[in-house]
Amino acid sequence: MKLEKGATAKVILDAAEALTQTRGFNGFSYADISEAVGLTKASLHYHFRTKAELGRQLIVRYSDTFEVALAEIGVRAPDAPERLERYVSLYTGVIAGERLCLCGMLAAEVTTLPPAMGDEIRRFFDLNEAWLTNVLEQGREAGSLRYEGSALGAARLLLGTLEGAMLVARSYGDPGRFEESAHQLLAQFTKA
Amino acid sequence: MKLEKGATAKVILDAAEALTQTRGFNGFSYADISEAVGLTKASLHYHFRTKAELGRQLIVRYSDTFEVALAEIGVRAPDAPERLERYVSLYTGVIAGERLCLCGMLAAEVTTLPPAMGDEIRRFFDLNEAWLTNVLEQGREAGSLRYEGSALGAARLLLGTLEGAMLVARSYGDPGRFEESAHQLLAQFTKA
DNA sequence: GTCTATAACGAGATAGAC
DNA sequence: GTCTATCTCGTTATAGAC
Repeated sequence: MKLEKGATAKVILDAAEALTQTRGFNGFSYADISEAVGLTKASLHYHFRTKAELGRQLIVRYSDTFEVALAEIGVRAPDAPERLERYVSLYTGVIAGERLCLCGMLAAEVTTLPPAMGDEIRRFFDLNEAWLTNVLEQGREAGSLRYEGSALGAARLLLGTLEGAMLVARSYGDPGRFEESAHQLLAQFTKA
Repeated sequence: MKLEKGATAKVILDAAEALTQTRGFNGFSYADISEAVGLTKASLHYHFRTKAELGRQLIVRYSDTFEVALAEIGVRAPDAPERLERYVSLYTGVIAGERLCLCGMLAAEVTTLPPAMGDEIRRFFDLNEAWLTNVLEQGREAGSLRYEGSALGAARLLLGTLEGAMLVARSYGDPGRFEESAHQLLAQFTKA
């Protein structure tokens, strides 16, 4: 049961998403969104009663979009190595915009966020881990990927590395650092 | 030229450090420190005129302490693999306290922080990278470590992975996730 | 050094007109 | 749906007594 999102709600979410990914959820206010979209603070409250609710919907939309992108990769990329390559490129796009992964950013602030947001953050990570685990298992069976230990463990290593590499790279304003680390790790999985 | 730090200043820094590592720099106020240390907000301003200055000194002290710990590892641990193991254990202690690395947390908020804090955050990362690069070079020369590419690249991969693994692990309240990822990566460097 | 008191501002949120 | 106006509270920071 999904409510229809008005065009205005979408514009507000876009602005809030950009602000969250660059400044953090505690680093912006309704006044900042107001300035970005050209509506008064009061009008924003009509669309999102509370900031907590806005935050929760932010993550839900982000996860949904990500899920679609992952399915798309499954369709377009034939083998596991290329799927991983394209997975990394999803994050390359994020860091190129001087943003962090929405949920990576929120994970840093999680102790100060409403519990409902924490639940959605973990759902996002779960989604990523499940997809990666699946790809890693396929790759190992097909002989195109090599790694020690469980596929789940490797998936978590991959996800953690991408989140952390973005975090550090952005503090230098240098997306190249992210790509270097990401590909060095990927190389570990694909080398003969 | 180093100013002597009074005992009260140290207590304040301890409280502020804990708050920053758990809630983020934008996630606490002088009122929170006040409650933790039993001084009024006004008294805190006597020791640290502004929150920006408190934040800067927080990072400087953290880096200094870390530098001492790294030197200690150099003295106690004979070979590169054991030095890496002990390096990881520094972070294990952090995540065990349900905290993040101070500079990992601050890196997420960097766009909202005073520029002086951003400079100190990068100095911390530089310090880590330089130490790791050195250990990785030693290990490769001694034949106790194996990795592709430059030692600096491997150092950055290691640092990024640790920061990210902490970030994700803490959002599940599960330090075990951090240790799994850290050791899986270390294993890549030490395996025959 | 620590306190009380307060200034000056920004935050999230609501009431009610249009 | 969007606005103006306002409320209440929390924030950083300062003045001045003790």
